[in-house]
Amino acid sequence: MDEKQARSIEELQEMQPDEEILYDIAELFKIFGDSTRIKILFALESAELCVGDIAELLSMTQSAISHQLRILKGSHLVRSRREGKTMVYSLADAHVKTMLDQGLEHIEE
Amino acid sequence: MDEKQARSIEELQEMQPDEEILYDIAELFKIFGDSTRIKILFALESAELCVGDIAELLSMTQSAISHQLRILKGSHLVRSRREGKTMVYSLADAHVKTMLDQGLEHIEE
DNA sequence: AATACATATGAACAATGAATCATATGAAAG
DNA sequence: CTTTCATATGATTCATTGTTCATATGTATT
Repeated sequence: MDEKQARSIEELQEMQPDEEILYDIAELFKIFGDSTRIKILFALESAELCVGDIAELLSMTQSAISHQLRILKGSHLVRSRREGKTMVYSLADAHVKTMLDQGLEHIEE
Repeated sequence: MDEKQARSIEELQEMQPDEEILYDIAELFKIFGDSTRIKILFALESAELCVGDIAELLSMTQSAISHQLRILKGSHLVRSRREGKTMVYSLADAHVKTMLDQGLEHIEE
């Protein structure tokens, strides 16, 4: 059932998710589509970290990391909380981990 | 178990997947990170399609679609076979569908 | 072989986006 | 309140990339 069969263009058009949804999905994947952000996310899968530690871990500047964290936070992939002078970042939810693992799985075949 | 705990930078470095793996994961997500490609992949989830039909379905030029199909094929996300004058494209494997659905699921919350 | 149809490809252009640099904001300690 | 430490931000630069246009390749039909 739900076998791929011959269908008209019109039928297909109606089956597709809304333009806006498709756009949002692409936007989501775009966030994951940068190695710096991927590294940050995988790091946060191991531990909560502050900006400076992530920068040291990835051997990158604090500024570069901060810029990327801003993007990740804007996309609700990470959370942050203040702890004294430092900001502690962590993955926003389990879904992010699922996405990362899915990507890893696909690569490792 | 596997609780997030305080860890040294050195420990964290050892826990991370290889640089190359992380890069490849980012590259994979990057492919999904374009709305044209997402639309193509979702279309192919419904049916096998030739280039012209995809172009018509998405109201885009044949050339633009062909360029994107080339990228998708290079990343092994779609397959193609010749059928007379037309080339029929389809999703490469079930994993691609899983990724798409994962993205859709994350968006629809 | 010549034509028509379907797809692929290369060059060019425009837009996007990541890193850098300089600087601003914010919190805590003296 | 001034200094220091941690982070954020704005502007700039440079590279990447998606689309377009023109054209090439490939297949079938007559």
